[in-house]
Amino acid sequence: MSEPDRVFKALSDPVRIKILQFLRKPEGVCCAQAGVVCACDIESLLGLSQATVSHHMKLLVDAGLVRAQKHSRWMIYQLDAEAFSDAMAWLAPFARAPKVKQKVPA
Amino acid sequence: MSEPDRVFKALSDPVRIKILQFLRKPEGVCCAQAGVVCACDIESLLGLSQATVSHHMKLLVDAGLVRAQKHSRWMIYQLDAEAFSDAMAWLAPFARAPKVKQKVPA
DNA sequence: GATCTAATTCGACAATTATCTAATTAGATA
DNA sequence: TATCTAATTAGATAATTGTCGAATTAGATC
Repeated sequence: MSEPDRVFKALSDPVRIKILQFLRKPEGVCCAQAGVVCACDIESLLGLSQATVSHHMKLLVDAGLVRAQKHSRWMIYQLDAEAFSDAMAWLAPFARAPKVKQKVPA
Repeated sequence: MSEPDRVFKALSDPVRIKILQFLRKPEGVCCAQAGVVCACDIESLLGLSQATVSHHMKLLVDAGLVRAQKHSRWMIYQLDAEAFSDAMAWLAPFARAPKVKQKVPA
């Protein structure tokens, strides 16, 4: 992950968090199957305009968190697990930071 | 992690990424020792104003990524490893997303 | 108490971002 | 070809965010 802030920025919006959770577990939509979802599903899920969904999806794709594939009229989206692994790997050293209990000397 | 986007928002700025990396490995500063750093160290590291550093530190502390402790005139900052672990745990299910190779049927 | 220093708060401003509507592009089908 | 649909692009606007200088607060020392 060359620019961690870009990936985390993509994760920093509640709408995009909802989109990712939906991509992971799409439920009760027309064409969703096996983690495969089109933009129109997300529109109806979130009640946002086409343009807004397109904007968020572009951010997620640019950050590498989602892969997009045009299929006929539809854009098919799926999670890219590797990008999430990379983000975890970036965080790992911080999760191992030693607990400094000592008060600082005067 | 109740609101993932808040933690990721704190991670979504290059200045704050630098601050976190510095907190993890403070180098060549006056009072830095054993992962213990004051705001003035960060000011001189990044060449930002007191007010701007204070703003960023508040965000990091509010997100739980950094703990702050006032000691005499100085504010002492250290990483909170647990918050990073929590973020990793949140990402983990996405990192296990199955690779869907199949093309979508027409 | 006066003064010095570290940090926060306040108020302003520029840049970025999320959202919308309208227009456009791309693909499928009548 | 005309038309319908899914998605993107363009342009506008409101909200958020990053930054600064100035003023304020809190703690230490003269």
